[in-house]
Amino acid sequence: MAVRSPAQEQKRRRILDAAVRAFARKGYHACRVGEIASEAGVAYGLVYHYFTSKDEILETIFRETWSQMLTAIEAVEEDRVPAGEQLRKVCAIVLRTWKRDPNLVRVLVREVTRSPHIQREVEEIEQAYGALERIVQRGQESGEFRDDVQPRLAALIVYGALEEILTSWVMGQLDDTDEEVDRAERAVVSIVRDGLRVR
Amino acid sequence: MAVRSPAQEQKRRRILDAAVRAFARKGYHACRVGEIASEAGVAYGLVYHYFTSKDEILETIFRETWSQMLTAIEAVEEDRVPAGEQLRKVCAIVLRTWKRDPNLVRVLVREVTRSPHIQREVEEIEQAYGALERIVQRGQESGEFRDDVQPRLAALIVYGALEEILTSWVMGQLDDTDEEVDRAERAVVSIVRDGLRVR
Amino acid sequence: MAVRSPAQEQKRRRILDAAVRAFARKGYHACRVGEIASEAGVAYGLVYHYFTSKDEILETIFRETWSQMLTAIEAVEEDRVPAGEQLRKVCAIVLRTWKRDPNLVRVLVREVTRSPHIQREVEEIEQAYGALERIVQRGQESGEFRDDVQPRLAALIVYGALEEILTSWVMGQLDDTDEEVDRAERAVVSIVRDGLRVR
Amino acid sequence: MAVRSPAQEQKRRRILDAAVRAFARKGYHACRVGEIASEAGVAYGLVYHYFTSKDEILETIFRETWSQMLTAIEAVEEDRVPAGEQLRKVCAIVLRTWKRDPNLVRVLVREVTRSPHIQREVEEIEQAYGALERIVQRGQESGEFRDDVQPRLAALIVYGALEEILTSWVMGQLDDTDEEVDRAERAVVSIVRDGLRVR
DNA sequence: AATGAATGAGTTTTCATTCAT
DNA sequence: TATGAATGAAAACTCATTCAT
Repeated sequence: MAVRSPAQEQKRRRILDAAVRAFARKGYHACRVGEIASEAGVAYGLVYHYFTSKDEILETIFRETWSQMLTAIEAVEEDRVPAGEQLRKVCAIVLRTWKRDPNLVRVLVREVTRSPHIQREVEEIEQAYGALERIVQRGQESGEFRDDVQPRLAALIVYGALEEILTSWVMGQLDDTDEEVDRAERAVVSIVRDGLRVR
Repeated sequence: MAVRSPAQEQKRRRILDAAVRAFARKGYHACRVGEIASEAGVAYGLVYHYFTSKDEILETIFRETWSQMLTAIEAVEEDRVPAGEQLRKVCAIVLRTWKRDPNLVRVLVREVTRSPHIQREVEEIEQAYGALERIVQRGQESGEFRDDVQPRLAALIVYGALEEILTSWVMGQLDDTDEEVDRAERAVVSIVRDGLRVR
Repeated sequence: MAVRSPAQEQKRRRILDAAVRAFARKGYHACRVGEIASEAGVAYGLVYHYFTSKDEILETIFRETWSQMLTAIEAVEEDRVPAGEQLRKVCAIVLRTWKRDPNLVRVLVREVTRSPHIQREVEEIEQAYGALERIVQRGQESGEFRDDVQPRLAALIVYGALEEILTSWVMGQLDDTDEEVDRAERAVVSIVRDGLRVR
Repeated sequence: MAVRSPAQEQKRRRILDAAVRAFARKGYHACRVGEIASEAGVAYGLVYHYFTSKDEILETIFRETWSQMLTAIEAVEEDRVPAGEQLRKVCAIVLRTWKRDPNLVRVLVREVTRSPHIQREVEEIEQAYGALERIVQRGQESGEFRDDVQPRLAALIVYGALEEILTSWVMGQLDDTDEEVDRAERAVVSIVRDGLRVR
């Protein structure tokens, strides 16, 4: 399966992209395989030529997206900048993904993060937590961050905040103009970094 | 429907509680109506005597729990304590619910965001956001909180953080001993209130 | 599952009998589950209420029929008659089943050998062989039959002969009037018996 | 189709032989066209270049094998030996085929003899019956065999016996060492012959 | 109120066959 | 001749919901 002609790869992508749109529109469960096929403009059976099941499609979407995001996040760790700045960059990566491909994020947020499939993927999510955890830890070691908060909890809090904002966008409860995206990024970063309290 | 004998009410509860356990165990979609019935120790058909659909059961669980939590959160608003302290109390309410009924939280966390039903419930979730939003706003007005962050975004961030921690407990990725619950509460509150940065 | 109300049992039978007719008409593979249902005059889904799969239906037909035939054959063993006469009775039982329920035999004959399921049922076939084997063996011990032929081979030969005749009837290549059934019985018995009989 | 280069003919054979192995392994229905192709080491589509359908492959296997066996059996008729000896030779031909190509026999026994395809082939099977029938008939005419048994029934009984023994070997319920094959041949022949023979 | 058998529309998946290259 | 991607018509099975008792 590793070896695929460019034409094959292209068609596989087409199906995957169509699935993202279809899942985003109706939700994974409500979305029929036939809709993915017609959205992709291919025959019903071809979906099963490239994927073994509807489930595998969702899983693939998750895995491919996630590993992409992970690469970006782990690149931030390499940056020679203060922990606070690294933290900001991570937030930017996550929130900007929304603007780049809202459908994708919609699927990720709605279907993947809380689904039973995920039990299998936990490891991959774990890596994202790990990266942020290490950033916080280094910030603590360098004296930039207070050290009375477990890095793991800090990581959870940051990701939770980001996910909630994404969800709000997904649900249409919050504006997602460029300006608003900026504002959201600043809000998360400044709250987490500096807190709400006036100094 | 409004008039129910105590015996009826009791059986209804039994079905509802059974549903919470069953949904928690396998997820809403994977859980069959028959499993709810046998978990409750009642006949298959009886489930449909008390509820019009499987959907309605989830909705009921959601609504009843949520309104309970909402009442508790809104009570906090009445408290004549600083905004920071109100914020702490809200966190405590949410996180303590986990210890009281983990299955319930599991269902809420896992199913609510993806369910299309939820769109209808958004209003109720909205109220919870609203409460927290007002707390933040009052904190800003009283000069206790900085005012360069939109209250709505602050509310999102807090709930997101709490939800992520709950999810971690649900997924078994994070300890949930009493001590850990305390620690988590403190982490959320102190980060949100004071930020990570050393002052 | 062992406990079934008479009404249930009756409906189960109805489905089973309908399946025999439907399988006989078109063959197991070509027969659709829907045809069984409508042949039985029940809803599609009810078939699955009583049986877990189309496969299980065939298996059940096979098992139930076979155990019935087995009981009859084993009863012959109890008879205090010469081995040659016991052998005749066994042939009569097998061949008369055709007259009683041709559809049933048609299904048995056509599907049994190819079904992979049957591997599991081999045990039951084995018992039938065993009975005939013991009859031959006792015939040899009593000096009625020659003893230079393995009882197991003799049993195979008898059943093979019977099955081929049944198949011929099924395929319509051989008349199956009462008279012809008699003639076939006599042919098998006299060929096999006189061949085995010590001169 | 009649004109085929040696190279083509060879590839056709390769597919046919692969099909025999594949059908023998999993049964005709459970065997996928792709398995035949990969077993033969050719591309999927090539199977359809040489055969119009999966069905035709089975049919071809049957026809080619059968005509070979038929030729051998009909050659026996020419032999100037007693009917009893001719009968023995026919049994030997059928049973020895097993040793030569068990997979082939497995397919013939499992798929062909009882399948719906066969209706079309009945004529060819008929010829085999015919040959044995004539042998018996001549034996009766020459006074070697008793004449109170219809030759057709005798032929059915012989083939049935042989087929059952083959099936037992296929199912692994009976040893098929060379010695056992000899023994089986002798058992069939002596039971059938001595039974038929005038005393 | 309580039971669980009955219903059947809806879905995924399979796979023989075709066809463009 | 050779390849294997593309097609889409089937078919088994599921399961929420209904309903007779």
